[in-house]
Amino acid sequence: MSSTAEPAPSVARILAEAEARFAAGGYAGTSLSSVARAAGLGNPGLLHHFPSKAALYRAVLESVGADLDRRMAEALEGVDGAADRVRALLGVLVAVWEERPAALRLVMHELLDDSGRIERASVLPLGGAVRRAVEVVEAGQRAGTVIEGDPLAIVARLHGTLLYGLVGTAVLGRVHAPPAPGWAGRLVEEAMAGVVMAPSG
Amino acid sequence: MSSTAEPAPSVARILAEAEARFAAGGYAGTSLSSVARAAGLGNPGLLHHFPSKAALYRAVLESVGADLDRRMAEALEGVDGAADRVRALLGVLVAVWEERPAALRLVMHELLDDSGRIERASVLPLGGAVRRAVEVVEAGQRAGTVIEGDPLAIVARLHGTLLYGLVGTAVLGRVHAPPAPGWAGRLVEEAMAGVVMAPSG
DNA sequence: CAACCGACCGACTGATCGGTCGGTGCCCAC
DNA sequence: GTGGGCACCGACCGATCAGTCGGTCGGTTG
Repeated sequence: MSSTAEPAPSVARILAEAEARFAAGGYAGTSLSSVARAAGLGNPGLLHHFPSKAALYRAVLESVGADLDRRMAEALEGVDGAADRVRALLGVLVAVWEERPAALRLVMHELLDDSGRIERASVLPLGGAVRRAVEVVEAGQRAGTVIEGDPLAIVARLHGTLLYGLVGTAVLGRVHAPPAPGWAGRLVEEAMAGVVMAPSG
Repeated sequence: MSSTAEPAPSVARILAEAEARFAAGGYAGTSLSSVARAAGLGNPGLLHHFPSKAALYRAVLESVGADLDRRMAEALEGVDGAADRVRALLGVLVAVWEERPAALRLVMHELLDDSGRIERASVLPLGGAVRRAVEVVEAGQRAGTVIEGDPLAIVARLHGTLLYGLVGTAVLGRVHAPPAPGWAGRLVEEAMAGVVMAPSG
């Protein structure tokens, strides 16, 4: 009668392996069987837990989105001031990148890939985190701390700048960890430059 | 007896269609036949000009790389000062994005995808443009205008920041053109902030 | 006119893909 | 002990993939 709140071990293994494989090869470049074998199952064993490849992919995206959303909610708690709130959100991305880099590469794949995004997984599973970021940006605009413009586009620039700064450096430079401790923090400030008028450093 | 310097019309059509399809769906997500049909050919017609799918992909990357390299050489001509030279390189990316957005999405796909990069196409076809950028950064470091650190990592940050600022905004925001005329220029300055100590604006 | 050649096609092959089917072992309730 | 349900497997299916084969067509050359 163990608590069934946490997912079954097989499901957790499948999700972890799927995240890694989808992040490395994208959706089309990852076979269902390779994920199944990596998780110690056969093909039908995987499909017993997830009805289809698209459903598995969506579940992975949802797990990433939920993690992002939860971390962002925590990071925003008790933080006042638009600039610091934006900084807190970007800090979440840095933390996720350091602890779970495959998650962010997966998100970049999803954003970059145009083939059948709507019927496959769409941005919807990430909607919570995106919506939260949009709210923070809008509040900053009302306070005059964030530049004017379409909030979603500004979120995209903030996240995109930071994400590619992190992932792009690692990929192009063939390094898989930030080169220096203060490096990620500088990236955050760079991403904010020109977007957020911070009253202080 | 027309000059045979320019590629045959079929080859040019194939390359253009392949660039668009690979940019939208990535390598694994794009079928050879779809490219062939889009170019008005059958499957063997395409393979008559390119020996394999990997060779076609490599040819597309080479065409993008050559275009980048040529534009960068032109943009650097007669430009002195490390800051302005870096700015010129980033300006090339903006120009390419505005005239040939698929090319940059393709590059991002290539950089993001980890599955079999070496035997498929690798970064080598883009090597000319990357090497040129590295040289500019190194010269800037010797002049004290660019921050210290691994030049390749700095190039990755510069390019990555700008690329994702451009592409990410368009994709996530579902806009396919820069929202405002000055927008791309601001992105260039943002990408340079923290990396290049510009003596002037 | 004949020989030739590059460009291209219809039809096919072997491999791999996502997904289905019937069955098997196992734990738990009764 | 027995019935039922969950987790999973081996075998298989249709579809799609990259790539091959033999042949066709139009233009050029001699």
